[in-house]
Amino acid sequence: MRYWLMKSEPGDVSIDNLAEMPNQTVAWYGVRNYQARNFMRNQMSIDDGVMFYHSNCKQPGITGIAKVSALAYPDATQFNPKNKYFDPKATQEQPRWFNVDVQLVKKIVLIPLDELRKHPELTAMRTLQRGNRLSITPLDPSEWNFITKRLVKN
DNA sequence: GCCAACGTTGGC
DNA sequence: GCCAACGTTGGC
Repeated sequence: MRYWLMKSEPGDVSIDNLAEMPNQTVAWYGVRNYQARNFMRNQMSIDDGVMFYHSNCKQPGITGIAKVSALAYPDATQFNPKNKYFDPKATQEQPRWFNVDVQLVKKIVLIPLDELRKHPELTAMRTLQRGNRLSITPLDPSEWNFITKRLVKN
């Protein structure tokens, strides 16, 4: 069992969008970074814990708890020429990009980025490091526990 | 909308 | 396989 922080732009898929999806589940499509892809493809398991993070928006921060509900499978958007995530180098036989499914566990009161930065327990968090741009990063169990026990207020 | 940081591309 | 140019990310 592992823990992850996964960023989404609310203008793309917000926590409220997720809550309205069938089964409150979304395919984590559009990841076009090999490191992030590898996390999904090689390391994620069913029921891994996910912090749903809003990025590139007015109030960046953790906005929900979710979980991995399907193992990685080829990202459908790579095959669709009309999709902005289309990848001409990907084929059905040799897909390049994969995604897991993520299911909402619960929405929470937003934990803002600057709040996360205040806690010494979280200073090692990958997302908080200068220059980090990875949209999917592992969370240490101690970080997960600190956030869920100390910072989450339903 | 700016821009620093980082990843990818492609010519050589 | 180097590296300059370019594109993207994401906080501010």
